[in-house]
Amino acid sequence: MPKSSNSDHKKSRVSPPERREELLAIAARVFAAQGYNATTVRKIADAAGMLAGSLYYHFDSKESMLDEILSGFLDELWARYDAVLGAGLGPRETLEALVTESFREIDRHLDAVAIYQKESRHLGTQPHFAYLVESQQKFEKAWLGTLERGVAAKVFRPDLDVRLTYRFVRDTVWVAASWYRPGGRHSPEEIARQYLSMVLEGIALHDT
Amino acid sequence: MPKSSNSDHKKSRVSPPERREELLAIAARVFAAQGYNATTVRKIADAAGMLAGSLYYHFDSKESMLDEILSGFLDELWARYDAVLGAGLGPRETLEALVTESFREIDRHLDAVAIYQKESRHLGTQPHFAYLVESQQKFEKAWLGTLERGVAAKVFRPDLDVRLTYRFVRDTVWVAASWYRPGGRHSPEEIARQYLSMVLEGIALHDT
DNA sequence: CTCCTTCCCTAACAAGTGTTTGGTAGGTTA
DNA sequence: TAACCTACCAAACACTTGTTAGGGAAGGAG
Repeated sequence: MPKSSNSDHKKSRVSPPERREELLAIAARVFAAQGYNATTVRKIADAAGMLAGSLYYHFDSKESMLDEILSGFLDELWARYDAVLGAGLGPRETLEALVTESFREIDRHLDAVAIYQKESRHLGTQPHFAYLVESQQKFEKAWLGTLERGVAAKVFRPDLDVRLTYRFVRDTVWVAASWYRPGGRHSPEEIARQYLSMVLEGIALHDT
Repeated sequence: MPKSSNSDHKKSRVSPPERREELLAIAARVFAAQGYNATTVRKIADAAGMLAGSLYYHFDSKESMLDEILSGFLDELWARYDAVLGAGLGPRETLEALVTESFREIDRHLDAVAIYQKESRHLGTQPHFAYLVESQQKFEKAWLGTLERGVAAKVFRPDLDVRLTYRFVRDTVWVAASWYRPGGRHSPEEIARQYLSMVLEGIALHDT
């Protein structure tokens, strides 16, 4: 029997999924805390209670760990985004749903989001991480489309630069990963509500 | 005459200021593009058209370059912030002025801001960069104070978590450094105007 | 001309990097 | 018991890292 007939095209699964996930979570925590480049495989191994070389029983390389963390995060994110985008909601409801899903994703995959935030820009130049750029373009398309639909439907202000608004909304959501801590005072849904209230209604007090 | 009587407590100025600034700007560009840890001194030297060792005629270490870039940026930022905070403006005008000054600072010190954004968190743990943490605390105090003043004066909404609002406003401003390019379509002041409009009035269309 | 300073180069250093190779304790299967 | 597989260790590998020491070309000062 030649090799394994596992046709998985990117991951050479060499150990049971449970242990992999465990080690990936540990690696993600260290990557997020120290930055990818500043993280040595020995630090990851320390955090996992083993020696550096032993990691290579489970993974091909340090980069493949990062790859698996990021692509796993993006896969799950897009599954939820696609569900929202395909639900036939109005522009405002779409925006609200996207923001809420984003905060939920931050809650679930905090480390991965933090890593994505810090490293995606200069990783995108590397050909192996081209999917980061693709994802970002798809991202922009989804948000920009929603905003433009909203302007056309007269639910969003027409006097704002749409591209600027897109970056504004996108950033306000995702930078939350830099300070958000799961299990804190606010649930992801509560934070999403307040963020949406600020973004949609503004923080100024109006006499209405 | 013993050494130079220059009582500068942190920088051992060993070369004329002009050349230093030039090299620091180059280093900042590379740091911002690739990340501090991923940037080798040889890459900086390449960009400057010299060899790695030659950098050490001008600077004590790679870390001292980063230090000089960040502290120079923060010094200038706080000079302008302090001017705004001491001007006796109302809360809304203070917020507008702070945001505008922030975008101007992004325009002038783009690379330094980008580096600060990416590295300040895990640099803050290092004792040598304790001033980053101090600055961030001073930062929070200034913004939180302004927001609370505004709520008390009934110019900002009272139903929002102030700390959440602070992070919201802070982040929306500074992450702009990740996409802003000087000399583009929008001036810093124009971007500040639109950001303030979004933050204060919201992006939803109201029938007023 | 000589002396000295400025600014860079050449060449190397030790420490740390990701990764590989071979081994091995312990459990499962036959 | 014997063969085998899993998950790790021990030790080294080639390479890159930040940094240093000594030298030398260019140019101004005396």
